[in-house]
Amino acid sequence: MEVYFQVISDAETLRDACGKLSNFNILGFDTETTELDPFEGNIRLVQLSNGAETKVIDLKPFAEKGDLRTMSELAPLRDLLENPEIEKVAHNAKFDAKWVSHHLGVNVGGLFDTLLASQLIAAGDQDRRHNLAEVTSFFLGQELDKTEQVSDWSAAELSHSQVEYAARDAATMIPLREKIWERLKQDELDRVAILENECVMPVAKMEQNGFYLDRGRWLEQLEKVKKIQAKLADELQDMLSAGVAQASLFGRAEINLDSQAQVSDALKNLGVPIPESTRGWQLQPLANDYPVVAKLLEYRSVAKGLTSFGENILEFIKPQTGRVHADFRLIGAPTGRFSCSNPNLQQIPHGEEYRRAFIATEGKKLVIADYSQIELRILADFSGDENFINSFISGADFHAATAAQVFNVSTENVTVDQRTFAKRLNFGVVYGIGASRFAMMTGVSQPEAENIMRRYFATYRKLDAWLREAGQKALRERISRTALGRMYRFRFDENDRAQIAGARRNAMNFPIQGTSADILKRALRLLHDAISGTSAKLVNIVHDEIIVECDENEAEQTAQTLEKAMISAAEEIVKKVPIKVDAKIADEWVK
DNA sequence: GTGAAGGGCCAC
DNA sequence: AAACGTGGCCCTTCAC
Repeated sequence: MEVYFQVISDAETLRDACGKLSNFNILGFDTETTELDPFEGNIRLVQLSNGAETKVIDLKPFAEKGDLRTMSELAPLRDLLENPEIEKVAHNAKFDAKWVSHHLGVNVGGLFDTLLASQLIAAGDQDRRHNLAEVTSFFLGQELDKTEQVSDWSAAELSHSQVEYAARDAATMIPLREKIWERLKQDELDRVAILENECVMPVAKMEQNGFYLDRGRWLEQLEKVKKIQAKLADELQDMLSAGVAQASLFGRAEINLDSQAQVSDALKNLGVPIPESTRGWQLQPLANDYPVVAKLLEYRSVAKGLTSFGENILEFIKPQTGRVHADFRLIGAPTGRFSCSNPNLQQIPHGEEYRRAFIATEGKKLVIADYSQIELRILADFSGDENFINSFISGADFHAATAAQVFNVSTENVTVDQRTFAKRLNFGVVYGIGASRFAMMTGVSQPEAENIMRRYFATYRKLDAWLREAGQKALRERISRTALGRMYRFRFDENDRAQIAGARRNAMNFPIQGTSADILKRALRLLHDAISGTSAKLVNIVHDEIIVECDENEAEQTAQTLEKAMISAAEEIVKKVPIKVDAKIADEWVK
């Protein structure tokens, strides 16, 4: 593919070029950078293309003259990028948005991301890859050479090949966008595409903001856990080696406590009837009868805390900011949930000993808000089950309220066991729980579990009907959708009962989990707009929770703004069930 | 040495 | 007969 491009390295040419480009309402947009992390490297090129003509702006000569963030020579470029009326089409737009925000001080307006669009269209097909080369090949049938992607973008003089590559990537965005929009509309994914694209900038900013992690507090906590782990390891070692023959001859036979194989063998030697797997939920029922099993589970939990959430996380603290800047993937799961890595701030243990190390900095406060039972409210709304809806309206204690209905007693007379059953079912029902798993969790017999589940679904008949229909529909139509039209395509072998059962469970879960993700993303956008111009900054999101850091004196206002954004977002979708958001102001990330 | 797979466990 | 959905990270094991 021939690309017509112009390299720009002076202010006057830049002004002319930006003037010309501003006559177009859709531009391909790309950047080339010397590193992958804006804190570590420089932005070398910004490419903008109307498809026919591509401007490759070399920022090196500008950077040599002063600060790119304030330089007046770059004002035309900043205006163009900021203008929300001019759509900027980029692949993995969050990346470019972050770099431009960090180095040029610009919040890019009107982003459209071909990566997210490609993910939406793939509808959960795990075999599809979404890098630009694959996406271009899939939608345009063109092969894109990406060899220059990792070339040296800090060179004094860029090669013709490098610049041409840079231009081509931006130019490709225009035909790609055409094809992709065609598909989005055809698949009725336009609403969810807009939702996703509107979240790119808020998430880019959140990654830039980072979350302050107090090194000292974290280490302090680790020391405590290390002592506990050492003690547990010692005790467990003793208990396990009791079943090993060599123990008496050579002292204690040390086994690797982190090796499933060795631990399994040792348990067998002790006569523990271990299940196929030694996973926690399978071992749990044995914990009462076998103290060694209880000890193992305790050890594993502590060990997990030390390894996954040990010193490693401190490596992620950026020296420039003292904060952790994790990577969020906007469509981390087919359901639309975010995923997070380096580090995964969505799986920090709930125990406050870990979370209290995440704090607001001097003079700031954290505002922490989460949806109360959002997935169950969505399920209640979808199913229209009056009884289920009523338990949200009436009960302060939702699980007690459902227990009262299911067991036909007054709320005051609900027993601890009844409430536990109701709670487990309330959580499990969203995942398509079965009687055996329910029995395992609660410790009742299988027939008893079946009996309780029958009572539950007899109480909530419409809920039962909705779940059944969701499963049937998925088998019939092979697709499922969320409230905003996010789609999942089912792939299963019709002759494989296990696959059919799996698809059915997926079909129950996808619309609920996915709609919850839709709502959170909508809230993120509303919040982003509402806090612009204030001290409030998004620092973390965990599926149904949003954490914002702001000046102390703006905390009350921010809490209200956050709560309002979250409630409004949910109320756009959930009409029959009240929405509850718990918001609090704190110094530490604790509930 | 390195990378993938399997098993396990953390979050929601 | 199978048995609860979505992720990421850590460890061990095993193949190259």
